[in-house]
Amino acid sequence: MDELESRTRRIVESAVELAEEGGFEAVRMRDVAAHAGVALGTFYKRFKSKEDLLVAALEIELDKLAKKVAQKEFDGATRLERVTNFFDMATKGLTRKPNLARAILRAVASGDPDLTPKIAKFHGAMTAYISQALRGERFSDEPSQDVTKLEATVSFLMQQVWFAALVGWSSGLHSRKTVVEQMRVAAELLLRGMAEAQRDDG
Amino acid sequence: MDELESRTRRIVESAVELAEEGGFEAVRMRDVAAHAGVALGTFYKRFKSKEDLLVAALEIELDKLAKKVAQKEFDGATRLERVTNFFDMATKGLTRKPNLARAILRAVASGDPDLTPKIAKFHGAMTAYISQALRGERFSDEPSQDVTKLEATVSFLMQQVWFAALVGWSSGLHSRKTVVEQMRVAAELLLRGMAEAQRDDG
DNA sequence: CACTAAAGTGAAACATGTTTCACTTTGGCT
DNA sequence: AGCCAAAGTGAAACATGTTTCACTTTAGTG
Repeated sequence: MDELESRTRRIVESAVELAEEGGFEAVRMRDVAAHAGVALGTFYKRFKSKEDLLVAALEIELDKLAKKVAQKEFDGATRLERVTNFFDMATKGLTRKPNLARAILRAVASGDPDLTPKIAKFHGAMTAYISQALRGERFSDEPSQDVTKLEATVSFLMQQVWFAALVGWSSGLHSRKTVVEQMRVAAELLLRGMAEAQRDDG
Repeated sequence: MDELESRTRRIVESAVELAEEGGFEAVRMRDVAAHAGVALGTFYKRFKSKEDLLVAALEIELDKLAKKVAQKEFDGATRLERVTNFFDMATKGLTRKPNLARAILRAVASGDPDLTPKIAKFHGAMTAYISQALRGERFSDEPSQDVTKLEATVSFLMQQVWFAALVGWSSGLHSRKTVVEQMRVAAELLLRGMAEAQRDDG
């Protein structure tokens, strides 16, 4: 996450506030610009679109998760416990600001190719965190050096399930609690499968 | 899937054509209405929004998948093979019209609560298909009666992974081939985990 | 056939994301 | 201080999703 120049940060923070109050539609570009004290043209020199802005907000939220996670003791005796705890924390953190979370999810799922690099970065960071939770390492921005292919695969799949579960939550298909529960079940099955695969192949 | 009244069907078909040509943005409501030969007001009496329209298009695409799937011999000796084949077919079917698929995915992920019922229906149908592939049953719109909780869970999780993979494909994060490959790996791990869970619990 | 309610129409109006452009301000350099 | 390029500004214009509404057509009924 780059050091954000003050004007840019103000814009993103304005978007976060407006999104938290009224969701995606409440993030009106004119309002964001006014709230941040910049002209509309200035906004569009820094961000390609509304979605771009909200993905920038995601980077900020990820930073917050990173800080929270870095402080916390990373507890759990088993891989399953650690991973489940991690998703519990991440899910609660995100859904604490539900309207913001929904707005960001919508932006992420918009499929705009311009956003792909930022989204890939986010995926990478999340996958790294999951791997660290798996292994019980202290969280860090530095990815572990010796993550096995299997661990990486499982982490990636868990992240996919998490994303889909959040989108479902976002549409009102299920509750926050259900998201956490889904992650626990997914982790159980994937970790069992992983253990078996290790036994066979390695 | 209800029998669609002719005007409504024409509207959805127009949307499908426009979406396939130029993606989400090319589905302009004025154009859709003109193409379908109805007034804009008529359109808005039948659909709540652009997203609503595209989710209706999803229902049509699902019907097509259903027909394709019902014809085909459902081959594969193992659960893994059958499930992998199913996702291969479903993914190819969807991504054959990439712009349409992207447009639909965007609508589905919009998080609009008005769409939740239709989306839930789609999820239900997909999960049922996956269960049938798992068990090697001939595909049918009627859900199997005796799907175990574990089978239902695994089917649901695979569907989540599929959705997330498609969104990633939609953003250009990975190719169609990668989506299919991801499904194979996810199925391998989940089915192994499932087999273990069965051994333990039942 | 005459009537009525429901459906459709057409056009305008509105809301908001995005672009454009001529002008102004700012920050660093000599 | 004076200058220049980059950044910012403000306002208008544009594109397109959505709403509204007065009028017309259509289909079913007595």
